[in-house]
Amino acid sequence: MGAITTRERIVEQADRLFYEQGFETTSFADIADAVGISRGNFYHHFKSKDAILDAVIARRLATTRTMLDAWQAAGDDPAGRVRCFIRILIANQAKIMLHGCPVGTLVTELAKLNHPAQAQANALFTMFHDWLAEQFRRLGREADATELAMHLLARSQGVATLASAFRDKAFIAAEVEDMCAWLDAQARHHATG
Amino acid sequence: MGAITTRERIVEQADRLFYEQGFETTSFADIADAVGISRGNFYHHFKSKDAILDAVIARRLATTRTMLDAWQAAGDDPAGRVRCFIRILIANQAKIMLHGCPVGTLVTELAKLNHPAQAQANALFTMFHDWLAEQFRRLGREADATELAMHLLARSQGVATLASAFRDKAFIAAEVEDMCAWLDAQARHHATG
DNA sequence: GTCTATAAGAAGATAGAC
DNA sequence: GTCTATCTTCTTATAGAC
Repeated sequence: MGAITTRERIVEQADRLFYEQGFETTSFADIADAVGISRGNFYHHFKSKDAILDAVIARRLATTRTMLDAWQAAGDDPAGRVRCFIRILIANQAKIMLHGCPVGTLVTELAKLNHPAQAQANALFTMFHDWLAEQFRRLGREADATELAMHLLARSQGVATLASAFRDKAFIAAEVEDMCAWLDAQARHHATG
Repeated sequence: MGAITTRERIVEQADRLFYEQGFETTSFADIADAVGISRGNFYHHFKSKDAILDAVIARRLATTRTMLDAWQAAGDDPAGRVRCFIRILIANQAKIMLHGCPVGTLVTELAKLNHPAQAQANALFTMFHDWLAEQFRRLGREADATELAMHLLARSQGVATLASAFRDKAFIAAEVEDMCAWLDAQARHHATG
């Protein structure tokens, strides 16, 4: 207990490399070098490259769940929680400008590969979506909570894609402001209408 | 003149396959099969895989230029032209749901590969951006034309990414409506304020 | 201009010693 | 649990005949 196993170190480094370089580009040799073990040792821990991908996605689902639960427990109102989501773009902006959104780029790559793990990766999107929809429901937007969640997810994705292409920090800041203003308008829409 | 050369057929099929499967996943064998020539014949036309990528990007830049010029010449007002852009999401929705946006997915993949052709691919984004900014300028939004262009580009990218992940036609339709409404509000913003 | 044959290297994956 | 050595397959790329 408590000691980091080799398996965990493999998943950790694979997670990072899949994000930075993409899944297909990252070879066993890359991961082995990063972890500091030999290629052969790999297959003691994972029977195939797809098995590592499964473990990476499971890890991302777990860390995402933890993050969403933390925002949920922070005691904010629903609008404040959604702002936590919007502000990931600021909190992670350095990485996003270099490698895009970890969820969006993985889902996009697996779609092109027509990879069996597509559905699993999409579950990352669904997890964010369902959490956001729940916040909008608590804001009184029961009727269109899922649409509002999709809308916000899409906007974040678009910002991440362009921020990565243009390496534009000011653009991220402006879009985050705009999304927060949109969020306030949605909350008002409930209060007044 | 007029006859389609082997070189042109290679670029055409490579363009399609890079979009459908991604650049790295597509091998010479894939392209050769699609064109109906042998692998060896390839190097008579292109000295490397990167050379094919360059030709594909050049082709996309040319077709994009042609499309934007056609919209420009169609005689619409600036807002109508921007609506042409927004509605690509509807016109190409079947392909977008399967493979995402051809520009966004290529730029994202080349960024992960840290590929030398990144700047060339980004020029596709810039071409759309500059054209959109010009339309917003004509709408009287000289002060923030580039920001509005970036905003609309980002929204389209986000819609394409999520549409591909969730294969959701109704979502595309709703977001296109929303973007058109946003566009009308921007035009009004000029007329009234 | 197109073909077959093949080189040279990297990838995922396995066998077996320690 | 970790290692070295090896296998097979796929990829880019080249050589040379037609």
